[in-house]
Amino acid sequence: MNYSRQRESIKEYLMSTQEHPTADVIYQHVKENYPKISLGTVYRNLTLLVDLGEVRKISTGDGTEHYDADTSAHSHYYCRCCHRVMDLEVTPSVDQILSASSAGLGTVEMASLLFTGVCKDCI
Amino acid sequence: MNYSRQRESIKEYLMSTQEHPTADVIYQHVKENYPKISLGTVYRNLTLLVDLGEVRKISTGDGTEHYDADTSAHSHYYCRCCHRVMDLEVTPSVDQILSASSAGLGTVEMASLLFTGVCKDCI
DNA sequence: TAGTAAAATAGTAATCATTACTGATTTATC
DNA sequence: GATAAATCAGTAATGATTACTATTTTACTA
Repeated sequence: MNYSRQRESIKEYLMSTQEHPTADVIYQHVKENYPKISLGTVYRNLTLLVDLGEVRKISTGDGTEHYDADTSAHSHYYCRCCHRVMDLEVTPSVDQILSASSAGLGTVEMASLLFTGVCKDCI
Repeated sequence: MNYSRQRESIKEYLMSTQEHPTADVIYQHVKENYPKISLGTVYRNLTLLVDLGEVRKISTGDGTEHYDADTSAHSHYYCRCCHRVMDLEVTPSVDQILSASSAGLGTVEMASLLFTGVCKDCI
């Protein structure tokens, strides 16, 4: 895999923000430094970064995926009102992961915990 | 809200299956009893049932949503290979939910735990 | 049991996120 | 600097989901 300025910029932006932006939001931001970048490039590199394990994809069911460069074990809180995703320090417990692993369904590569509700700004 | 045969049939099919079908799979099955049903009707009723809390929507990030009429507390295992969703008895712990509630982000209406990997049929 | 208004439907068109394609540009190597 | 592979920008295509509209069904009442 070759180096690419665009990919670097996408990752930098993701690491700099506490939000959990969608591909389009990432595109808007990276465009400030690379005005000619195309949305397809953003998608392609996000997929790459997710496959490399450097970025996490968060599926909330709101119609678009969210991305997070913080790959440490943590959970997310999703507001069904403003569609924002926030970090939570809660993590899937070792017991839960072990239990999922020993259920015999297959390998467990990722455990993801998502809480949904209405955030305090939206109440 | 009025009764509708189509909505009833969608719910019946969902309750009868152990799979976690997508809207299109539901459509294909319900069509056996209601050949004239339209995909839009399936989507509209799924949204309704989810809002009523009678059906759960499962977002795996595979490009389409999955649905589950079992609304009891349980988790899911997702095979990134065959894209099937399977049930797991593991549940978010009381501690995790309490911890999420007390984090002060907002209300917690739903806690969802998803394990991803490669199922034994795909290994 | 027919008459009526609200709710739901089938069918189709539109939207929007994401992916695929292509010819031009950039990166790594020699 | 020359070359091949990787990546890109731009655009077209795909596919899931939603919106729209004229028709049918449901619930209610005379």
